[in-house]
Amino acid sequence: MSFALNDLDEVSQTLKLLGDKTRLTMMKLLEKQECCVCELVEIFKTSQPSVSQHLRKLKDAGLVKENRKGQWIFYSVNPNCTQNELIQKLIAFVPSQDHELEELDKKGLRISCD
Amino acid sequence: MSFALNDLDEVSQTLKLLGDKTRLTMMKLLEKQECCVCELVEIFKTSQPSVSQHLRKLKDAGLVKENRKGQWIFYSVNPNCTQNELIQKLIAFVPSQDHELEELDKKGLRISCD
DNA sequence: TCATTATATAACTATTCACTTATATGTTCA
DNA sequence: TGAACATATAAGTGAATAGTTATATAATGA
Repeated sequence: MSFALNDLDEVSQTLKLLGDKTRLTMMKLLEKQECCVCELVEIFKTSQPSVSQHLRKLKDAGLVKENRKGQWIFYSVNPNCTQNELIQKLIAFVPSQDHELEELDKKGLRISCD
Repeated sequence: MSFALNDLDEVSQTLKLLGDKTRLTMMKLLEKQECCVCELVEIFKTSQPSVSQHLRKLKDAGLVKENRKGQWIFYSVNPNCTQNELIQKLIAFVPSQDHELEELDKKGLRISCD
């Protein structure tokens, strides 16, 4: 769930959320395409609960949406987020994470449900 | 002093710094014009050490610069900051703080050294 | 020089935060 | 139905953070 905030609170809350390297990188990745939790665990070299907890914060703030496909849950940037304009501008300053996805492909760890 | 960081670290550090409502508002104010510590204490209705500590963080990151005038030290946004482009874009999303400065004027608490 | 004013710093405290481990929930498939 | 896999949640822990109080430093002016 997300809460109604005034502009100042909303902006500072968004910056606080994205002032974490993991979440900021996640947004850059998930802007380009959806990823499931286990892919993010591999990319960030961290535990599954850690990834889930970051995703929950992003989801509670309305920044990402989830899309279950069978046993996997794919996350992606929510284009209807009220903060979308700000977020687009922020993410533009984050270095591309394409290499991370290529790495996943190479290792054969990319999950596909198509 | 400010430290050399890669792009990702630099961006996330900046967002973390400005993910605080007080510091974010300070940047909005100090972008328009310089303010001294005692003015900011009045505006933010908080203690002098609290204001000084926020300013120090902003200064350590290179986001603001100081300018002593007699017993007062005036702070303003540092236009030579390496993160300047990002910061300009962020600040544009913060509501105007002009009313705060007008309030100061009304109360006769504006410090002027001209 | 001394009192006053402005600011910085230090030490402490309460809260927040990210991460870990353990466990629960949900889905698939044999 | 039950084992295996994917994800979420709960509880605990240590580090970071913002604020407080107390004190130090610095500038002014009588």
